[in-house]
Amino acid sequence: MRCHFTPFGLKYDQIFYYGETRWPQMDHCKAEISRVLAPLTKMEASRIAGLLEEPPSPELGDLAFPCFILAGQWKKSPAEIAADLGRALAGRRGECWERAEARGPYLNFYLNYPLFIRDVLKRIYEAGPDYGRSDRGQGGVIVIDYSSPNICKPFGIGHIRSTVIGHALCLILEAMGYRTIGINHLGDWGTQFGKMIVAYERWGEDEKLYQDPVNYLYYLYVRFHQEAEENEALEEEARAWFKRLEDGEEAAVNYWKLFRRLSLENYEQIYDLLGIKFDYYHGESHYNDMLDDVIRMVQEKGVAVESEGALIVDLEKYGLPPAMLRKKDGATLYLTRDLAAAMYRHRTFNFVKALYVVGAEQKLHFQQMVKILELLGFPWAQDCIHVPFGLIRFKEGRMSTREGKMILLEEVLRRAINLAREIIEEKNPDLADKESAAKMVGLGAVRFGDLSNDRVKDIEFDWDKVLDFSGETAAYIQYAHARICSILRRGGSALPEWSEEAVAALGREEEKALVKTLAAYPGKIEASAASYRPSILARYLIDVARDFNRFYHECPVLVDNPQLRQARLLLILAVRQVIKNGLGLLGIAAPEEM
RNA sequence: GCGCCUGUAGCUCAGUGGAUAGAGCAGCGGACUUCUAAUCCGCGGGUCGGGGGUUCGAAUCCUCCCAGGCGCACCA
Repeated sequence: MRCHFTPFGLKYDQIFYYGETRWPQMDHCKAEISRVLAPLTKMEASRIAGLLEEPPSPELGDLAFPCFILAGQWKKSPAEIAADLGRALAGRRGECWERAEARGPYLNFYLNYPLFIRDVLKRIYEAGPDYGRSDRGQGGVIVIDYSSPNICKPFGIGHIRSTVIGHALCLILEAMGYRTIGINHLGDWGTQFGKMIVAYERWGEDEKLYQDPVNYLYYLYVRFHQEAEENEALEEEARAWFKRLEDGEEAAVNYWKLFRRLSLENYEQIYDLLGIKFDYYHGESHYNDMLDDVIRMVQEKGVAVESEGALIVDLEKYGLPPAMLRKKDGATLYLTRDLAAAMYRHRTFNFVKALYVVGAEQKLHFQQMVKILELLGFPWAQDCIHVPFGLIRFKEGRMSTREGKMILLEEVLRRAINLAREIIEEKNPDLADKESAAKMVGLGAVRFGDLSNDRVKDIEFDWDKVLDFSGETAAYIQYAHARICSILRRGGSALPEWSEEAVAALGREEEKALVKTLAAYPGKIEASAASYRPSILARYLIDVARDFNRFYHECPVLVDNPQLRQARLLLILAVRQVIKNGLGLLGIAAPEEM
């Protein structure tokens, strides 16, 4: 069971690459400036390139060399050194930069914007949908275990995190040139089935089950826990039923199949709505016939020992609590199935990484899993990576499926779409396909709300926030996209042709800032992929939309001057491309009208 | 008790060693005969949980506290 409820884990320690941010045009400038500074500072050009940074505001230039590190050996203040270097470069310019100027302890370089704008826009124009994609992954396989809801429980808001984060990571890593395999590790095995069977045997009615399967199963699940409070025998009975299920007893298996099928049908409706397709629905039960091998292996390798009738792995040496692989009644555990799953995945897909997009409360579980794989001698153990996220909670406290304190994802999605529809009805009553736009905006809002914050943090569930379409939201980004589409529609029948002469007309502050932001896109994808944090990309898209909105208010596109008009059309075409590509990687649609 | 995560503006959060710590929301004030006002502009608002340390430089790294959250053998 991946996502019953809850939070926490690691932050930056699971990065598998985090090299220099690729920012082609900017990197080119850094290289050139480093070559200029190398003889003046007597430092290696590559070292200088690593020190160059972006100033906090545009008046301070575009790249800065901090002079602090030279202060010691030159026996001068950083400000004096900056001034010296500034004098040495007075009147000089390079291909990428047009001037250098000392400002306090920094030497600031100002970009040659005509060239920079031309290069960035041309690159986006030529790459189109591929802008930002790379082949860095070289087709390596990354298995992503995500969503993984629990059969017999409704798809709650708590499951949305794994679902949308996992899906976005699939898309982002694919853009980085990896081949991703999305696996839905359904919670379709375990003692909860014993509980469900007990509940159904005692209180279940077929009619009600078929009428509204998931909610009825949920009702039984909650009722079981209520009654179990008074009657401890129920838990024991449930364990016994689960054992019968593991032993393959027909009555138990038939219940299991029924519950599983009914739940899955419900989940698939939600996945369809969200546009998510898994490569495999390999739930926990998929590994049932591999468990004996796992048990045999840990015993043969002397990794596990018998203790009080159970089979455990002592991990004390590694600062971890013991891990149990088989209970005294002979039944296996979650961890046993995860070990089998990891081995199966490596055997089958030969992955370079296996990601587990699972709540942070399961950190210990994955630490134990990786350590046991290591003890078993699998060199790829360290490639199994838990990508944790915080829990969604109410103001009053945590959600609890078994106490019935939860919110249905379906309801959240429905309300978001309904509200989007109302707003469209009010703001754009003539829109042709309101339903489609409402879906894009409503679903985008829910997704973005989850993706835009750092995943390790808890999220407080608040209807007002979920149903907010202003400020830093998906709608803000989508609206910028729709506006651009609108201008392009009015600007002529065909899309603007590339023209270096026309683009030379760009140079206003709003235009420069916008182009600089667009240039950062490939680096943001890399950073998102490297730290498995879609929030980096999500936040970046807010920046793009904001820069576009500022431009939009200051710079009319459809002006009379044909060259400026074409230049701005090319600029917004590039903005549209970046927004569309970026939202696409978050699984969010970019409406042409809204 | 032990371990892990979090703590930044009234609220929700950006900010993974560099220049005056930034957004959104909420509040107040402006901008639609002009490419969609789901937008933009302005104003106010901070002991970056606290103390020590490392560093030319710390919200960021180390350490000790405090607060909240989550875990820690027969659940998943």
